[in-house]
Amino acid sequence: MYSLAEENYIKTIFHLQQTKSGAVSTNAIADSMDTKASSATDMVQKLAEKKVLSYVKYKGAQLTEKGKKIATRIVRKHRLWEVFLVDKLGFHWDEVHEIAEQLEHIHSTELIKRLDTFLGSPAFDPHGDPIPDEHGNFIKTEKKLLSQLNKSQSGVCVGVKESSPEYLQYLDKKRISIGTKINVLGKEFFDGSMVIEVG
Amino acid sequence: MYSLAEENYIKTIFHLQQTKSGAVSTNAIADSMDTKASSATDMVQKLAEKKVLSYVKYKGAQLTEKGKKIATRIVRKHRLWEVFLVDKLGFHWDEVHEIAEQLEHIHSTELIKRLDTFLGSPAFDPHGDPIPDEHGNFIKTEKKLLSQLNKSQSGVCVGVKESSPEYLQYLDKKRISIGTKINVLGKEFFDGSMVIEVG
DNA sequence: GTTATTTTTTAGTCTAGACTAAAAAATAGT
DNA sequence: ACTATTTTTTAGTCTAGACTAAAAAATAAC
Repeated sequence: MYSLAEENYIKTIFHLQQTKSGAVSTNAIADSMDTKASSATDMVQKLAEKKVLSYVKYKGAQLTEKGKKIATRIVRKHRLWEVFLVDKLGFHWDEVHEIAEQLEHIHSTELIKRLDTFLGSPAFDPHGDPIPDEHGNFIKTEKKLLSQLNKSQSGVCVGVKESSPEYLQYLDKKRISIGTKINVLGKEFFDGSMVIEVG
Repeated sequence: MYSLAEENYIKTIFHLQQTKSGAVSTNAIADSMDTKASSATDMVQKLAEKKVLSYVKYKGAQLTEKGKKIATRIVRKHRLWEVFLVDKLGFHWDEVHEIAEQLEHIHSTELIKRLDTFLGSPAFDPHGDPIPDEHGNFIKTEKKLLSQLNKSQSGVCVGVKESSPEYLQYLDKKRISIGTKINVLGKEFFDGSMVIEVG
């Protein structure tokens, strides 16, 4: 069993190595966890002893298979709980992260199994991120920003890059949410502004 | 905000002063928390400084109104989550305590408000214990053991004293659960064994 | 009402996880 | 290639919460 602090480090390292390839630096870890590099170094060394990750001094850390398994289990829990909060309790998709951040640390495999069934084994969370299955496998979605599309291309909204309440309310007004299809009808070259068709 | 350890002490003291009247001793706290008296003393002194309880050396601790409020909020969360686990996820009533023990520490008033609504604002948990409302008020149920009833008296099952899986399975077989009405048809004097009518 | 026993507290240690400041390694600038 | 700068690690401290052992208070025994 891993402590709350350990789980949070594992999760953070997992997310960091999704974006950047190679080992993640203790500084990067510290930055994204709002802590100091020295604390990250301590923890990384401890997790290396537990074989959760491999660590080379001055080079950085990389999760082992064991570490990745732990991480995906946490991510799975986080995202399933987010689905619960939005689908069952009626939260808006921008309100659930902090609560899921706590719920993801509840220990009980049976609970997650049952929660998954109760929710209908969803494949994506309310932000469009894929939910790993019980073995840790999940769909790698290729996400593009709407601004990267060109005229007469189209796509389906699978998530949002920014999640301020203001922005999400703006999207609501424009009738854009997860699953909404968007066609790019036109695009201005000088500022990239677009005319799009929603739905 | 209170730490996990603090919350657990507050909850334990609350439960102890429900059963016995007067101040609760640091030893009683330590016993029911599987820790040592010296640890309990430390924490009690800390909580006294925070005005969560009053503490007189060598006499014991008593929750203040503030402390009781914190305690009932935790109890409310615990019991609501138990209802969720049984009613929505299909757990058996003997499997939910350990998980609820973790869930009761999730911080979010909005979450509890919504969970309560989602569950239909239940008044009792799966063990028949009353769920405090958002102000901390709850029905004090007068519970009697079935063995304390006499011939031709009747009652409704509101909980179980023992909750071993074997016993609960035995009750299941006899079709006895929360809400089941029981009439005492006869009682033997020499061993107290009864003939009862179920439902 | 002393003495013996139990209960409770205090004093001092330990561990996890954070921190600061200093040292060491890696990278950049010329 | 040699400084200068940045990044990372080490060494030492701090706090929360646990622990053990010893001291002090309360209770029980006679």
